[in-house]
Amino acid sequence: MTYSIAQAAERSGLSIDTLRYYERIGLVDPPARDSGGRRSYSDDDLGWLVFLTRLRTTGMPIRMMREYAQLRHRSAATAGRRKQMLLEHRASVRARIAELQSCLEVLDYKIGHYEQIEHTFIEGITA
Amino acid sequence: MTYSIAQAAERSGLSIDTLRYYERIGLVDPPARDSGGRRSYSDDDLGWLVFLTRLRTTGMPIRMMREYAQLRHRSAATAGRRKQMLLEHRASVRARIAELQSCLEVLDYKIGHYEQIEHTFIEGITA
DNA sequence: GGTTGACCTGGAGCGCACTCCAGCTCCTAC
DNA sequence: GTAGGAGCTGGAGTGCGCTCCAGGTCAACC
Repeated sequence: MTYSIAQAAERSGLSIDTLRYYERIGLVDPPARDSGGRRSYSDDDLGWLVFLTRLRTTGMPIRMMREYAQLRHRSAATAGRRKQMLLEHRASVRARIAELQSCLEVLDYKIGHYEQIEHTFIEGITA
Repeated sequence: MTYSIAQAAERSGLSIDTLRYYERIGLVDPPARDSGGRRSYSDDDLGWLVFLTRLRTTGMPIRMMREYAQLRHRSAATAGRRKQMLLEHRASVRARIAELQSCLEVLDYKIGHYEQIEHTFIEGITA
């Protein structure tokens, strides 16, 4: 299967502009072109795009994604390095989740506070 | 207790520049000034700053924090609105955590893939 | 009374990750 | 054969959240 840039955008969840931007900055390899010079994405291309969106969603900076992308080119020899990057990134995602969870507690506390205010208010009316 | 801007920065985890920036854009009320015209933060000011850092850490955009900050000025009457904002924000933080967790699974899968490569490589040597 | 260091102001600059634009080409359908 | 729509390129613009800077004030210490 091949995909036009519009189809690749739809399936990856990135915009057309973002796809071209990622190509410009070396995050994705230039895809094949059709007879009219238009980009033609393969399933492999799409898989990579989808994986990139996962990395992006988890807050990996573009320069790190690019580093990872470039290691991919020197295939097997860099597998250790790439694995290491993913391990470190996974640790940072876990830390981020923990951080969010601790902030959630503060939100719970604050919301509880507002509920108490409401409660007091209702008591004041019904008393 | 009162705090110089440097002390407030240290205790809130924000930079001095960020404190002044937050004041400029209306995220924090202008604190009291000492005889020399320097900012003098109260414990209340500090509590608000710390809460702001929680909102920021959880990704609340500044314009929303500002809205919340401004509702605070019209005290009790806006408690419902503020609670609503926190409820919505809590939902978005929970969604974000879920999103990160689902990306973690992808990372686990990829890392597992690299481990399999290593394993195969070692088998190839020892066989 | 001179130096130092913290703090002040208004405004400019920055890094990130896009996003948009003008002006062009190419294919398709009428 | 022409109108419309998708896609192309290089480059400029945007929004966010700071961060930095120049030039000045003020209090304290030697």
